[in-house]
Amino acid sequence: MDTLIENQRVAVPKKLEKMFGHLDYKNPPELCPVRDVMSVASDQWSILILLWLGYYPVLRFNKLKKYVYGISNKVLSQRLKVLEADGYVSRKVYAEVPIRVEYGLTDFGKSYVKRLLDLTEWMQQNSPKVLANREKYGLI
Amino acid sequence: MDTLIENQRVAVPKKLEKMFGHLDYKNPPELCPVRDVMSVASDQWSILILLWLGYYPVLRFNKLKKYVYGISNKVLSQRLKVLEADGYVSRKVYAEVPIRVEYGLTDFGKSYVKRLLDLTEWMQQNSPKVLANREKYGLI
DNA sequence: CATAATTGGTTACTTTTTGTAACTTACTCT
DNA sequence: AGAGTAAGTTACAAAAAGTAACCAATTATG
Repeated sequence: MDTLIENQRVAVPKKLEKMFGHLDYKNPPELCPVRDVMSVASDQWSILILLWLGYYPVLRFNKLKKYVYGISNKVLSQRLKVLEADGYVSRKVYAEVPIRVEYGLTDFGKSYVKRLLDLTEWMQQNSPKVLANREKYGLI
Repeated sequence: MDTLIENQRVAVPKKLEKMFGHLDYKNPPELCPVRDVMSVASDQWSILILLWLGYYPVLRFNKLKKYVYGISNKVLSQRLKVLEADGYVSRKVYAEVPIRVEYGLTDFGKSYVKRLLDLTEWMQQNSPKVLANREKYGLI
């Protein structure tokens, strides 16, 4: 695939081809499904929610809120809806009193969380380097 | 490690132990370096910038802006500064006229981009499922 | 018996972050 | 002379996120 950039034809790598197929600047970014999916799946709060649901089979709203330290009701509620709509998270309501709502991962969600754990493992190992870099940079 | 949640001791998995060591709600989230690192490294625009720099050895500001479709000068500039401070990106200025500034990945940045490519590969393969889920959800 | 607490959120309002578009400086090309 | 280029910056508008109060129903506490 070639893409028109600044009136020059530029080769796009196979791996990125589908990912950034909208590269031609006549196409709007909405045409790139990966960016669309990514905007939900690699959101800061979404990642934390998914990781915790990956460890505990089910979690209720208020418990999840305590694990995902610092999240507000509003954002937690909103992210859970979107994660459910995208197929990562399941939501079960029990008609008890007071009401009980259990959140968990779907199989699809579990397969994604595997990848997330790889990523966070890297971050865990490398965060000292980043913090050291940041400090060095600040001194210059 | 145990962590105090709702006055109950809850076991925290080894893998998440360091990652969410601030879980005790008396500690502020700033004490978790992984969340700190993640807030830069898994930011939407940062990911796109890093992926493109992963493919092209060097890119200049305006070219990068065309690849990272939809990004504004302001955000591109800001993200590049942060990515540089955290050690992912190198910035070289050539005192030509007009000025030339080349951005590239550091070795550290390259090691991270490998992980990012795994993640985006998953998204590339699974985005149809997500979009299908989303549509189904909308109909219910 | 009244008050407080619990559940899973929602709502109105404020603050922070983004997006938009114009502008900069110093030179080159037409 | 006027437009174009480079790599950004800046002021202002729009969108997203944080804050805190509130909901209804019921149970536990004093």
